[in-house]
Amino acid sequence: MDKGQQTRVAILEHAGRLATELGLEGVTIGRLAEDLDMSKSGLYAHFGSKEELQMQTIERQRNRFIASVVQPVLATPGGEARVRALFEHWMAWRASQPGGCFFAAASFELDDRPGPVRDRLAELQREWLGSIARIAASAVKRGDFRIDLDPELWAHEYYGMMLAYHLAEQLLRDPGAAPRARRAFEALVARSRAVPTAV
Amino acid sequence: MDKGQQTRVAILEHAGRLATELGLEGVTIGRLAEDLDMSKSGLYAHFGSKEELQMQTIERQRNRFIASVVQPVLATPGGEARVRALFEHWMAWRASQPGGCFFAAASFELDDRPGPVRDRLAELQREWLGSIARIAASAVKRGDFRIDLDPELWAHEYYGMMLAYHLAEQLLRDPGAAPRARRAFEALVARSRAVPTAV
DNA sequence: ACAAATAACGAACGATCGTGCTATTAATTC
DNA sequence: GAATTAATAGCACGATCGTTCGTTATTTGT
Repeated sequence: MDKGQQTRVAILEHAGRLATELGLEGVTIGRLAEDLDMSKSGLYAHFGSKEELQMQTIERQRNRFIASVVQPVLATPGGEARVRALFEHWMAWRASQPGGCFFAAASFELDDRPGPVRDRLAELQREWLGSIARIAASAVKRGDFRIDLDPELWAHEYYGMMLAYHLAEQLLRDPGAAPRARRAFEALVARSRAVPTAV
Repeated sequence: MDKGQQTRVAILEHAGRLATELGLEGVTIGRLAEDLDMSKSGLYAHFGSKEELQMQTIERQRNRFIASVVQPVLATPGGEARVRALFEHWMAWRASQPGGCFFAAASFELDDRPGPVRDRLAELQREWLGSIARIAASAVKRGDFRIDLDPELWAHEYYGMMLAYHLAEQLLRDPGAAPRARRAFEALVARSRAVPTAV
């Protein structure tokens, strides 16, 4: 990796971290340059526009997300085990950044500001919700979850639970947030299980 | 109401509306003044600081919320009926602003920015979660909901469902969002119900 | 080691940010 | 209707925003 790439990555990494706290719009060229001991213009030259910086910040976070959540989860055998892996890896993911999950924060921030950044975020969220649904479906197929379970509805419920947890942790700083999220998850899994068939 | 109060209210009303789309930080004095055909300084004099403007914007939205959600819901007889009123009035509330629920948007935006604004938002969210839990508890007391139902956990699940709906509607613009939210709500109510006791 | 390529800098731009002042105009009170 | 108070406008401030440009360092490939 040449010099250019490696500073670019350092910038994007820091931008991602800042964005979870200040919002994607709150990450300013001047602030980034100061934090990284660079000149504004030197930093700016890597992207050519703030929008491009935001786009690349998103792509960088996507890569991190794939590496630390998607891949490990898909490496877990399908069924309830994979559903559990989904929960555990996502919890670790959100703890890896000071402001929690990058995508949760950015999605709520930009949900009403038209443009390519919003479009990309929407695309990724759609993908992610689809992945969750497929993971639930794999548990149905395996016989772990009820045959009549609706994977899309399940994804909606699961995702909502995680968003409520985000708020309880980041805004309310509720020490009971994590345990409650675990209980909510366990309750969701429990009611999703197939009733054991008589032998 | 004298002239001062009535322009102040007009400012706060518009600030609230804008905040659901641009974020609370995105509502700028200049933008507000231009939209309302006022001078920046004239508008500014009503508040004395941007933080005070944000605080009063929050208070104004709180009043709107109490009038259009809390009061009608509490006027409904306790039990499942009140739980349903909660859902219906909240759906109407979020539809009343272009960017959806003001508090959902502001809470995610400011969850990592220390200060009195964040503190106030956290306080209101805590209150609101408490109210939801009490509404669920009223349904337990009435015998509509299971006796072993945990109202706090119920509030967490209900609130999460609403947040997932916010995202599906605002970010994804998914036409199926509202129906899915309804189905998720009905499923939540159904599994919360008391099993009918044999007579 | 040298030449070509690229990364970083410094200074400046117009715009806008929040925030002061001082005047002036409008609304309220007597 | 005059006197007083309150609301609004005008102008300017220092800071910061994203962005551009010309120049200087530094890395890279040969």
